[in-house]
Amino acid sequence: MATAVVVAIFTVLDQRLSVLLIERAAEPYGGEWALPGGLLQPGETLEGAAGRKLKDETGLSDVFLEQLYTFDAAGDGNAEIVVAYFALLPAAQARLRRELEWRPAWRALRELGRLAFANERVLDYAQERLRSKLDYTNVAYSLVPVRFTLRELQGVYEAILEETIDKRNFRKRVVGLGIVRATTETRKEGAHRPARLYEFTSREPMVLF
Amino acid sequence: MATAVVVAIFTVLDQRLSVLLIERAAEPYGGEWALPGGLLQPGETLEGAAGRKLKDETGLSDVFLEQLYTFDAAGDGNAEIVVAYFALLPAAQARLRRELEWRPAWRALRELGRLAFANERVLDYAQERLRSKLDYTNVAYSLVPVRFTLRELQGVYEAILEETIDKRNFRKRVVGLGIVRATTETRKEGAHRPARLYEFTSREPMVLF
DNA sequence: CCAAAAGTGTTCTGACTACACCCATGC
DNA sequence: GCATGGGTGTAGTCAGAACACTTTTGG
Repeated sequence: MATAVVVAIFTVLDQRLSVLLIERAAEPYGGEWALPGGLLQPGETLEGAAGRKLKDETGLSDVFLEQLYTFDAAGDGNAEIVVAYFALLPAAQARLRRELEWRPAWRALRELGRLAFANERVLDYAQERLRSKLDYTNVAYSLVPVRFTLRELQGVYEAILEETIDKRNFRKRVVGLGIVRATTETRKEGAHRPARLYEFTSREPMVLF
Repeated sequence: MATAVVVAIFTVLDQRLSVLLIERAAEPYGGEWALPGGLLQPGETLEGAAGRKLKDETGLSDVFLEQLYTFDAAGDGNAEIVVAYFALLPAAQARLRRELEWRPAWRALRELGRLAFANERVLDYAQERLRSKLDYTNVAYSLVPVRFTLRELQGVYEAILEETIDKRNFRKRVVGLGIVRATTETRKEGAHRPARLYEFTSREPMVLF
């Protein structure tokens, strides 16, 4: 009996909270969609194993990664328990290593069918956690590029919370409470007025108020 | 390599947040203090194992029990990882089964020395979690009897948060926001005016606001 | 000149803080 | 009659919610 580690890797693509899934090659659940994961190797830490999986799929290693919950293994004869992590990345870094045989792909969370290993348990839990952390921490920094417009940031909040937010109140809160700060730069986009660029005052995880 | 489960069992005794510790009989760490725990048995669920440990020490099974965090095992050659749970009980149920060879005892959290297996990691994490849950959930119901005076409840909050609270504001919040409700009963205690008894409007875990 | 998104301020409400005095009881 | 703890109300502040119009730009 061994310990499995799985990682739910999220990004906001096209105004939708999306998660990285792979199409399983081997049995059990061959051909079905699942979260990337595998067995904890001897001598490896849990966070190390989760980071390794993350790097396998995306090539990235310096992103937000946090332990989520530990589940009893369901339906997998190999593992006894499953330690789930979740990771967040900005859409711009959401490139996949498509050369891999298990074909990682981004799938909008709202449009998922059934997954292998009852991985829905993990995703439900992760979405809940992400929503609440959005409210009382600055995690959102890990979902946007270093410089961004307030509208982009608001889009990320709206996609995750699945509700619309008042522009003025959003700006007031996020700037007024010191989560982000204005830069002097602007960006022109299409047929619009140039938009001011902002940055997070801190890009370390921190609890607000 | 196996999976260990440990349980941090808390109660508020004598105005101090206290945790149940055992004195280890076997090696490693023989004679040192540790959290109750053991290996996950084949076919057992994580919560099942935690509940079993809880019952072993206290005889109780119907109390608040929640998964806390999963740690890499430190210093134990047997386990690979450690899944920590925490439990809460009212002081009145804080009877120990002293007939056990490993001598469970309540120890105030503020006055602990070093523990076996680096169990401090678990306690720090648990205390943090308990404090924040006190703010935004009704967990406190699991630390007081069904009927209690507001002063008793306030004492529990103060012991855990390690700060004093204004009596009037506390009453306003806890009653006004519907966490507890007054009963018609009162209780006389010593040389004092009789105090009104209260009860929680819900004794299921719930998130406030 | 039109469409599209950026930007901006005020008012109201509800929660939280700080704070001081009277009352019932047992000794 | 006094010591102990129970019980109560008000005023101020601050954060969050609701809400509409003007500006810049490209086509």
